[in-house]
Amino acid sequence: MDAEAIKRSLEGSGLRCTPQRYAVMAFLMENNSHPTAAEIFEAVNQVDPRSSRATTYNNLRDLVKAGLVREVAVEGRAARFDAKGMRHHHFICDRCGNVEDIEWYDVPRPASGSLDKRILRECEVIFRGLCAKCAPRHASR
Amino acid sequence: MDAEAIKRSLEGSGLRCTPQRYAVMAFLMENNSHPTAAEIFEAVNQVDPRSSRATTYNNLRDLVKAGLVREVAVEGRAARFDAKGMRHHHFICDRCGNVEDIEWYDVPRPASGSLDKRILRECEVIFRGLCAKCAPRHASR
DNA sequence: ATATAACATTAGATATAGTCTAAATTACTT
DNA sequence: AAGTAATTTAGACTATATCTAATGTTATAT
Ligand SMILES: [Mn+2]
Ligand SMILES: [Mn+2]
Ligand SMILES: [Zn+2]
Ligand SMILES: [Zn+2]
Repeated sequence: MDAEAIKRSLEGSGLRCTPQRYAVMAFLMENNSHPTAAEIFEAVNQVDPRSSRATTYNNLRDLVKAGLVREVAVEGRAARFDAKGMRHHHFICDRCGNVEDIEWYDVPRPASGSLDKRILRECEVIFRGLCAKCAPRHASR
Repeated sequence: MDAEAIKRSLEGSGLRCTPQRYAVMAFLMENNSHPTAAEIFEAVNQVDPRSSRATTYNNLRDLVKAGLVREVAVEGRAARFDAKGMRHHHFICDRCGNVEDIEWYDVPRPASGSLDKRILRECEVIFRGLCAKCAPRHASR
């Protein structure tokens, strides 16, 4: 995706296209590795302009609030982030905590009775188990 | 559930039934409110014997490892815990972060191609939106 | 029963993740 | 160009969780 498209998507969400914010968004769009805030901070500071830690966190929060970025909470580890491109589910490794994309498919909604007075926004599936890297080690333990 | 049953389930997992560990397990079994570690710590210290903060965390970790307790990570908030009784899914409120149980139903597995070399242990669904308490406030905003 | 080893608890220090503050700067509007 | 609201920043601060190492407890072996 080109720079103009990123700029437009930021502005379409009412966010100014600052160099720091652009860098976060661009990094997430070219990396489907679900980096942590610390990793993103480090990555965007490899190149000018520099971005402070607070700004990295601020921008991640703004981007999540704007719906451009998704935050994935992982038990006992730092949150991870990805740009919301195509819809997809996530696989989280029991052992290393890595988050990986799984092709999207529709999830049957719960019976409306069990939702009660709640307002449902989305159903996401979290797959758990061992990632391709950890699966072999497990077998030989 | 009675005390003996808790004792047996702990010992069945190779864990000694200490007063502190028992207190954590018993509290989780009679509370389906998905408390945080801090809330559990406070609750088990309302009654003797007292349990330290480190012990509460240690025991929660042991119980999760033993498969008796589930840890639920919530974006931007402290982890929450529940005793693994009947299988169920979770609803997480966008606004207040509360975790609520949703009746279990089977989730279709992903195409085996998209799982690749991963070993799948479970598929859980996370429902998101507004809980019954937060839904009205949202409408009138 | 006693010794021994394994398991568990504890207070407090430490680590990690993330937020807040308030001053300076920047991006957009007119 | 000037005005203004959004953004950035360093570093202090908070929240959450883990670690350390000394002490206490329970289980097993003799
Ligand atoms: Mn993803
Ligand atoms: Mn639950
Ligand atoms: Zn892994
Ligand atoms: Zn709520």
